Amino acid sequence: MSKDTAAPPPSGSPARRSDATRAAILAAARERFAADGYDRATVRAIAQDARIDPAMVMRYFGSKEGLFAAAVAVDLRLPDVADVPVGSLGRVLVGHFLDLWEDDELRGVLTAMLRVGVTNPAGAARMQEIFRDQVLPIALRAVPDPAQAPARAALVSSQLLGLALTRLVLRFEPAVRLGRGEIVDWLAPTVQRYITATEP
Amino acid sequence: MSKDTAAPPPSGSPARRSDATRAAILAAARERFAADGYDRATVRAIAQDARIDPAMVMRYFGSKEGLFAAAVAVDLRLPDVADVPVGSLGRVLVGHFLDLWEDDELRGVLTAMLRVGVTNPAGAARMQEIFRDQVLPIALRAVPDPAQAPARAALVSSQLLGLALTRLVLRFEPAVRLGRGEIVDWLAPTVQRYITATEP
DNA sequence: CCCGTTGGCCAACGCTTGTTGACACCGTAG
DNA sequence: CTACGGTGTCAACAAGCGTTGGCCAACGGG
Repeated sequence: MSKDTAAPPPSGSPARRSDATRAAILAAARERFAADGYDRATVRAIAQDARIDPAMVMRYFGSKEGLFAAAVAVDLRLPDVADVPVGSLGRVLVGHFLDLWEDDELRGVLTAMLRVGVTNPAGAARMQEIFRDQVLPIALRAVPDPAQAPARAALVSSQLLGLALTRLVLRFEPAVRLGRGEIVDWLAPTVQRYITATEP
Repeated sequence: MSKDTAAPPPSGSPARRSDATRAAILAAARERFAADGYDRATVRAIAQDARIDPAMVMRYFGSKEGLFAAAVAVDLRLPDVADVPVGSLGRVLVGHFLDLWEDDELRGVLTAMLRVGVTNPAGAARMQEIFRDQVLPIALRAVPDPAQAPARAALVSSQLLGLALTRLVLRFEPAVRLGRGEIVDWLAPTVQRYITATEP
């Protein structure tokens, strides 16, 4: 039906009154998807959180899938590693990953993708996209042998996503307790090794 | 059919004719839960896979939640680490974890718990149980300072579950490609360090 | 042979879901 | 004042869900 979902008003268009509603729906959707996963986050509940009618969700985003796509369409803003000393890559990457989930919105997106990516094909596809388009390129610049970049990037992702999983989603208590400094101290050497070690 | 997982009839009770049906339902349930997660794995679909009526599921397991509980009630059979040389703990633990998902049934249970634990409270609770009752005790025996055992066990879990996540659930291609030997070579030093390093 | 027990099917219930189309409000332009 | 496009509500839909209770078919000990 309406294909206007993914088109943000370009510069110059007046701030429509409905932009606030759109934003409210998106915020509510991210929270619900992050808390409940795709299936249990109902359109009705999201609409209630945003204090509007469920029909508005369909008007603005076409369908529940469209809403999810819009809710997780954010740039991770991964840092450029070109000017990072090779020896500091571990600390920098782990630190940046932790920064991600200190931003309320990005943590919501990350948690939502973790929760949804695990049960919903579209969610899993979106995570593969992010891995391919945003994580792999970084590895390609940092890793000694480019042919090894995919494997090394996958290993790094497994550790970082594993931490997000145990901490944000499964809420293993000792994982939740860990402070930022401890996490960096423990994980940075691991990530560093996955990226730069000449052999396992 | 496969081995009856949950509660083998104790000595003396005759092999009932319905035990086969029970087992078929459990096997189908594990497959569906592993493939689709809790909500999308419908009782009707499971019943169809097992070639019985949905009502049978309720007769045997009381409810969908009861079915799930029965489907994931298995012992991980983690090895006793008392007689493992401290220096080999990394390789042994990673190797055993990989063994887990080479057994068809256990891989099903693991994948099901990952998929369900992420959206379903009961699933998350079950994973916390396993962590507390089966993983933590191992750490307590292997770690230098017992006070650090929970944190170290959580770190180990984050790496192992992260690998399972990227490989079995999200199916990041480079992660899927990794061979068993490569995984052990890369992950064992990480796990070893999380357990025995005196400081990060 | 009879009849209670066991294993199984069927049709239906009450409920929630995503989605839709008709209708009401509002502010501005003509 | 009227007309109208942008906002928003309401009631209803069909589909799918977990769950229930009644009925049927085979079996096996008396």
